[in-house]
Amino acid sequence: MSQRRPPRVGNNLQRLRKEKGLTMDVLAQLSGVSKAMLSQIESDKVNPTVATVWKIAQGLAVDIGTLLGGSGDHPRRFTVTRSDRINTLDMDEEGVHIKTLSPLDMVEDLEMYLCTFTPGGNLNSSPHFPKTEEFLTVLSGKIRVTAGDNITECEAGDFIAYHCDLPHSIANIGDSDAVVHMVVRFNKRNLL
Amino acid sequence: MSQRRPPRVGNNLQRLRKEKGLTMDVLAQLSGVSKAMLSQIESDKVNPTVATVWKIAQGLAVDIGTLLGGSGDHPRRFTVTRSDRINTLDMDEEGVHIKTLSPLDMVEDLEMYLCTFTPGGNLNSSPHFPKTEEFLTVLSGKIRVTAGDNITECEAGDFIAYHCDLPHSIANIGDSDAVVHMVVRFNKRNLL
DNA sequence: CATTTTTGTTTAGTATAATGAACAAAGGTA
DNA sequence: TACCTTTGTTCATTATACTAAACAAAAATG
Repeated sequence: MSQRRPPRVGNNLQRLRKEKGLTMDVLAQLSGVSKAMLSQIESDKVNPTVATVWKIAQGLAVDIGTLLGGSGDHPRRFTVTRSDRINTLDMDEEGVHIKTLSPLDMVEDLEMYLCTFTPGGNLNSSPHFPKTEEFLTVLSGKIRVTAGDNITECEAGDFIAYHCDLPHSIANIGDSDAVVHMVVRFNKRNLL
Repeated sequence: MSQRRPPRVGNNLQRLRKEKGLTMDVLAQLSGVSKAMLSQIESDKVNPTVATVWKIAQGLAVDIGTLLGGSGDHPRRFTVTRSDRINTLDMDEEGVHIKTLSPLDMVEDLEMYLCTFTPGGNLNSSPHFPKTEEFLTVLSGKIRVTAGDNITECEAGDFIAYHCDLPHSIANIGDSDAVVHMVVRFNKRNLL
C-alpha cells in the first residue's frame, strides 16, 4: 500500500552505498550521476528526479523501489494462530473445507490456506488480479488442477505453481480426502 | 531486480488514471500536482521528480512502485514438480529432512519447504536478511518455535508467523515425527 | 612534519521540472 | 446553428535539479 510520507532517499542511498563499500566517486562513475548530486541527495538537500534515482539504483545494482520504499527499521512480528482459532469456511455443496491460516491483515500480499476436499470435491475460482500466483502443495489425496489451458493431475508430495489471473479450479479425483496447502501471492499494485 | 530501461511513467499513469475513471483535473486536486504537469508526464515530455510521482501515487491511492515499475503485461506460469523430482536435503545429525518445494529460480522472494522432524529433531537458523519472514503450518506432531526472545509450542493445525532476522529454531518436542510446511518470504532489497 | 591522495561538501551556472493561465478540441444542450 | 461545459494541451514564468569545478577535511605516504 502507499506510504505515509514522501520518500527520504537520502538515508537509504547512504546506507546502501556504505553497505557495498562504495565511495561517492566510484558510484558517480557507475551510475553516471555526478558526485555532487549524490552528496546533495544523501543530505536531502534536493528532490531528485526519477531518472536520477533510477540511474543510481542501476549503479548500486538494486531495484529502484529499494531506494525509495525502504524505511530502514521495521517492526518484528511473532504471532501464533491456534488450530481452534483458525477460521474455517465450509463449502459443503462443493465438498471443500478451507482453513484461512493467515489473517487477512497480516501480510498485504500473501494469503495461506489449508484446503480439504472430500472425494469429488471441487473448488472453482474466478480470475484474480493480474500477476497473482498460487502455489499448491499436495499433502494427501489425488487432485486435478486446471488453470487456463493448463491441466495436471497430482498426488501427495507434488508441488504446483501457476498464475491464476484466468479461471482455475482444483478437484479431488481420488476416492479419499485430499488436503492441499495453498499460498496465494497477490500483486500489491492491484490491491486498490 | 533492477529494470533495463528508465521507467516510462507516462503509460502507467495514464492507464491507472483511466482505470479509476479520473480526469486530469480531479487527479490534480487529489494529488496536488498541476493538471499541466500530469499532461506532460503522460506524454513523456518531462522527467518528473520523485516527490511529484509520489504525490500522484498518493492521489491514485497506489504504491509508488506501481507507477514506476509496472510493466503491464507479464508471462504466465504453470509448473508442476513431481514428488520424486523434489530436492530433498537430509540433515541426519539434526534429525531433519527438508524438501525444497519451490525451485530457487521460480519466485524471486518466496521459498517453500516441507520439513520433517524426527523426535528430538532440531533446525537452527542464523538470522536472515532484514524483514525476512517465515510462515509455518504445522501439519502433524508437536514443535517448539523460537525466534529472538519469542517462543511457542504448537501442534497440528497451528499456524505461526514471525520475522526471522534474528536467530531462530524449530524443534520437535513430541514423540512422533513432526511435519511442517514452511514459507520463507525474503525482501527483494536484500537479494543483492 | 609536509605532501599527496582520497573522500565529501559548497558554489556558480545551466538545463529543465513545475506552475497558472491561455488555448484548443470535443461533447452536450438549447 | 450557437453556446456552454468538460477534458486535455501549449505557453510563459519561476523554482530548482543537476553538473563541473573549486573547496575543505581527513587519511595516507614520504
